[in-house]
Amino acid sequence: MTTRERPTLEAVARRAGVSRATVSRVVNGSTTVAATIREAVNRAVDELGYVPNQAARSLVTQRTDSVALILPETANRVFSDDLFFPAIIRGVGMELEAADKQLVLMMTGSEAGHHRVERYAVAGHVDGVVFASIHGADPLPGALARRGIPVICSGRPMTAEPPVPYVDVDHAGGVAAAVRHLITTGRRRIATIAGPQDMVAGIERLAGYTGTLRAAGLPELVVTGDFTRESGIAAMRALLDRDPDLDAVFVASDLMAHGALMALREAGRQVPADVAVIGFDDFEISRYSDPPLTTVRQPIGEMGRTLARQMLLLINGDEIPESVVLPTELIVRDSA
Amino acid sequence: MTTRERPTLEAVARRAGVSRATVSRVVNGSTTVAATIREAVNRAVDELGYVPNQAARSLVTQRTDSVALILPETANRVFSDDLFFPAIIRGVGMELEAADKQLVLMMTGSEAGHHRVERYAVAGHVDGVVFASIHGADPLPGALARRGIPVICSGRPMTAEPPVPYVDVDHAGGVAAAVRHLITTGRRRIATIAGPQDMVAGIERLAGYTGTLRAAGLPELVVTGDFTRESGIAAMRALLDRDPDLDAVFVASDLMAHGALMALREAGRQVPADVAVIGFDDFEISRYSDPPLTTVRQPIGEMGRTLARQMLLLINGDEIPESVVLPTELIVRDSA
DNA sequence: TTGTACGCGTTATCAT
DNA sequence: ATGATAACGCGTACAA
Repeated sequence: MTTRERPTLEAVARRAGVSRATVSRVVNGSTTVAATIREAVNRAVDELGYVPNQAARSLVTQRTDSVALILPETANRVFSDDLFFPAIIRGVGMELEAADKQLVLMMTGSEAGHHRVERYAVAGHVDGVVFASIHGADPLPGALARRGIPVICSGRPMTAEPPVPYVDVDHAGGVAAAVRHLITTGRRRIATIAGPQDMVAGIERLAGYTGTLRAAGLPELVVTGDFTRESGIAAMRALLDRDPDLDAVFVASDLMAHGALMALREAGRQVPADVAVIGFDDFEISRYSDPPLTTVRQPIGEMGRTLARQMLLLINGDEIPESVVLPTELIVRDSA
Repeated sequence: MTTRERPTLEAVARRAGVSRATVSRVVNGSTTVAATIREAVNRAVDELGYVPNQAARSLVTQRTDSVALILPETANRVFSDDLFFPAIIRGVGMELEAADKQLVLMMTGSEAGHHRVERYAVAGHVDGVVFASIHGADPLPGALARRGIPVICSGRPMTAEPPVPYVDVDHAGGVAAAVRHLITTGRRRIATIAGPQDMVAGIERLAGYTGTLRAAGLPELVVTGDFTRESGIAAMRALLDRDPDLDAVFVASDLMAHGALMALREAGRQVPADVAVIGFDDFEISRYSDPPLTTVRQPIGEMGRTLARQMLLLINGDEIPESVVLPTELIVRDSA
């Protein structure tokens, strides 16, 4: 608990027998410094254990070299067995680390947390804010952007003013490929377990399903879940209840698809003989489900890395496109 | 992307027709300000959307009002289905939020990440650092403490200089109660699946097992896991291999205990008829396992809250005890 | 009760 | 190549 004095630039300068300016140059890697002096300064830095004061530095540079990643969820949900957030975090973290930026993780399930995040960012604690997912018409991204803070979202925001740049995957394309695969393989009563309709991912995947079925002139059957395994179980039961003869189901997330698999087994249905199942995500575990899950792969890690890269560009003052859409891909295994 | 000028104290002062000092007083809630002036200032603050610059403020106050929570793990592990970290994070987060401090989450699985954390903290980005778990003789807590940065650990650190205050649970007591329960109910060949031996939690739980069995003059049988479900499965298989006649097993974590349950079923053993199983943690899911798990409850959420409270005291300059040890409790259900 | 003036530790501009 | 010196935006003695 020795609240020992932290050495300042001044102290290092005295010890090395130079001016503050020179020490600053050395610390920041300027090339216009004589080798001998540089060495003396570095020695003094080491001996004193000098580390630049971030507040003082930020005050003049207007930068903090750290980026906030906002998870608009409670810790409960972030740390559930859903692997979406971990993958995003890992992707963002890797790219940021490579750029020598610090990642500041913030969870804001509550309204109050929301406000805290806004103040935190506006106060200049971070150089930019990455949103890992958006619920409904969350005003926060727009509010921050309006303040001149670099913002980027994962998934197209539902609000539009000001437009906030985003990175997303081709939900509709992936779903269309999945549903077409079902149709091509002879399925005719194709239901869906949709995701939450307050999130763009949920909405667009449902739209992909609806659009493709309509184009094929086939009937629609929709039940909504919330991306969790439990909701998948409940939704599958509801579907079987409403149409015992359905022969396929497109499920908007792998986790829900696993739930659906469980419910189908419980109901005595064979997969894929009786009912074909296709998920969305392509989590690692989906390769080992029983049967292995046919699913639409979305590149979540790549999405995280892209988010970070776009953020770094923004911070750097570069122009970036309003959206980057990553491709999805149908992975055919045994369930459909 | 409008990098609009952020209003400063000066701007607010001009608008409100007062001095900077007065605005500062209002913003920081000083009582020695006339009501009418306070109102005028607040109006100016709102109109301009003024938010104090954190860097400038920190520079003079030497505080940032944020606390780092270090998870010395990779994102993989933090976001696995182990519910230890989520519970800690929630506990720390709640208490910090109540104190109006911001939680900064940092994962440092790698060596480089370790170094980044040190610089981050020493640079004064946060007022204090909470460690959510410690591996081996991690020098980081000590290094930070030596720098005069408030530090507190979850679990007794294995290094001792300088001593870093910690919050822990009574591992040995809980384990002893569990093992005695097994002995009392007639078990004689009591094995254990221990936790990783580079962590105090793993070491002390094993010590509790060993000590109790020795005192009772019973044989020991130890296999080590890493707290994951998979390692529990493997360890249980190994135990059955080494002693097919064992009649009880104390498992150092609930997750591993669930793995053990699976392996026992796979081997055709009845629980608890053939083999009694006791876990450690008392996660919610353990109430619903088959059979419901007898386990040692450790108050993880309370641990998180205590960590935060102690940290707040440290930041406040108060003295705190070198350790706080929370009680554990044997929860008897059906598996033993 | 309000204002003046100084200092927090850096970086950056300008001389030298 | 190096050294004064002026910001950066704020809190707070101290003075009024």
